[in-house]
Amino acid sequence: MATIKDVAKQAGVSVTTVSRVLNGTAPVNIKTKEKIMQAIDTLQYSPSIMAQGMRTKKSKTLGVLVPDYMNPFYHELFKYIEDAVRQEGYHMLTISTQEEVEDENSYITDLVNRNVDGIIVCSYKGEKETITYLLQLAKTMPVIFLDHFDIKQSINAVFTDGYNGIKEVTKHMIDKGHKNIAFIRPPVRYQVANDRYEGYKDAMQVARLPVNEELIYEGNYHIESGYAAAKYFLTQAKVKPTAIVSATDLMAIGAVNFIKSQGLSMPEDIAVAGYDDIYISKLMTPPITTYRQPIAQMAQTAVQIFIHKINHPTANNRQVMLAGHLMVRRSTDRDKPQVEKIVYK
Amino acid sequence: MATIKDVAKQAGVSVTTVSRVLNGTAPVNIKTKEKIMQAIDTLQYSPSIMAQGMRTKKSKTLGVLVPDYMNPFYHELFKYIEDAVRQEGYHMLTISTQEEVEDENSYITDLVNRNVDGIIVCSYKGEKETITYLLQLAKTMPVIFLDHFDIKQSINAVFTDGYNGIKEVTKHMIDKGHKNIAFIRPPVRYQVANDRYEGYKDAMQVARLPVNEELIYEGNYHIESGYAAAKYFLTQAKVKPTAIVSATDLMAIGAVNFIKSQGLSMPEDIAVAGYDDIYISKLMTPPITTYRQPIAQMAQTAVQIFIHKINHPTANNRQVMLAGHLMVRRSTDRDKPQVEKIVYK
DNA sequence: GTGAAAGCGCTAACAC
DNA sequence: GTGTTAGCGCTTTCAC
Repeated sequence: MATIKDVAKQAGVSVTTVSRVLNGTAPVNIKTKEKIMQAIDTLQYSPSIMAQGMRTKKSKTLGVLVPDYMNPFYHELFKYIEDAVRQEGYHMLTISTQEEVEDENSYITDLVNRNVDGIIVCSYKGEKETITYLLQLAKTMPVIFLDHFDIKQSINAVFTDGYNGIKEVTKHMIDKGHKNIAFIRPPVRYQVANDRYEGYKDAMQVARLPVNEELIYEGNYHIESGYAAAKYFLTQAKVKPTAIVSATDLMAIGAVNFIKSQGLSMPEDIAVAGYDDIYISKLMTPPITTYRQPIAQMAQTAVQIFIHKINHPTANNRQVMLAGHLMVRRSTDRDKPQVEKIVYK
Repeated sequence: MATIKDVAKQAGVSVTTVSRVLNGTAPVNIKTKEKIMQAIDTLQYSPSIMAQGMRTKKSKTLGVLVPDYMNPFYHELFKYIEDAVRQEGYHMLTISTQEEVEDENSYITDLVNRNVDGIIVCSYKGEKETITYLLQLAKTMPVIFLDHFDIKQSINAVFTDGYNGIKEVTKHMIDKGHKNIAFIRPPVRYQVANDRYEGYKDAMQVARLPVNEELIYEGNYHIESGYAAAKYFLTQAKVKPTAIVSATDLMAIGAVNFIKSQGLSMPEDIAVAGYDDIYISKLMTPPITTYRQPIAQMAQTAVQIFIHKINHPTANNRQVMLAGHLMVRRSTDRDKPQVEKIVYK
């Protein structure tokens, strides 16, 4: 790998001058500039991001922390964040905690040690230690949460309205005539996505339907737990639900899988709905009713906040709640098609 | 962020000594060591990966280049590579070319500029320029291809036997009595996965079945193209196929989607099979017959080669072809269940 | 067992 | 417009 020194030598100038044409930090004689460009080209020079970061404490990189590489929600996020970030001349650096509870912070530190210029945080849990650490970090660099956290301090956050989202989904079930509506909730000990649980309860209460503890199952965000939830509801619960609302699509898919394995049909025997609208949901049979998170828009908004904060470090933190959208499909509505119309390019 | 200097000052020693306990490069008095550990702890010190990389030209990082963040195949890969790499004390840094044909090399350069210690390359295309660049890079650091490339030079590569894989899938269709078997192939201009096409043709020839050009559709690896392929086969081709073999599961899923939208059933009206065994395939209705790539094993093998090459830079390059496995499911076999039994944790 | 000093590749004063 | 110099945080001779 050629260094800036090599380029300087080749072009017969000082490294400073090379740096100047590289960064446009000061005017350079057009002739010299050409010579330098020439040298850069023949040497196939490209500046070391590490050395640059070393000096400037910047790396033109946005770190993205997710809990899990296998969740489709994050793939879509990656794609859109990367797209947005690239347009701004930045790179994306992803890291997954693989849900290793013990030390979420060390992954964040890893990002920091790579001199990322900011961090987008997605989390299943939102543990106190992590939040504290991130809050401290936020004094140094932009930190944007992509989840709903009930935090007193000022933070940047982008999220959809999980409370009203699930409330709407639940209300949709109620409108369909369901009374025994089960809910697959996120882990109790994590505060993330708790608002979805609240949305479920409130929708029930508004309709004067009892919230039956037996019809609440604690999932863990994975397909398997949705499967287990449905199994529990259909084989163990004393009151059999006629509808299942899941806090996430992935768990809803697990539930759908179990229900199909029992030879039951949706929505006739039991209705199922999720939250997220990951792209698999509409490919399933039946296609799954869900509450669409506008992932592209979320990603773009988060990146905008990041960029703005980079350029205006003293800018106020922003919480942006984006509107989601109920997507009614066959899993709850027999009038919808067995195969979802998909807009193909 | 505390630096090594801060730690040294706090512990009343030189930075050299701190570095020594950090890296265990030389014996340090147990008492001094304790003081230093103490300081590291209170200052929450953690070395800058950039500065380290600067000096050592290493970063304890393995770069992974993929063409597309939305393909489930790569998510599984990410997960397993990350797992394997972490065990060795390394990090994974992913980058996606988002299929921007123009300049695949710049993404690789980006990885290099971050001082990655090696690169795992997945590609849809395998353009000549990219290969040339990577071959050159391979002189400097471990480069491992996770695709089958028909390259004369010595390279590291891990892949499944696409030729025999698709041959087996096609033969499976033939055994089921199909004669007009269509094939969704990868883009002609990309040399990657061409072996799968060869496998299809040879399987047909072995069975003395004609390879009908009209039943070959050129896909682009995306769901949409599988949908388009099926649409073409069923509405435009003069000879209607009774079976479709797809070079990838994702395209097979697109085909399944179109077929279902026509109210046709699989495998009765038409049989469909793919290649990869991404986790969605078995969740589909019907579950899709496919040829399983042992992704976890591929990831582990690639990481092993990487680590070995790091420790023995002069080690020979290795090509590892892993055995895949035909997974017969309902989309080709009416005796299989409508819902695939999935092993839940 | 420990420290001083050089230097990795780069940028940013500061001179000229 | 251009070059000299210092220094980012770290590791690594080379002394002691």
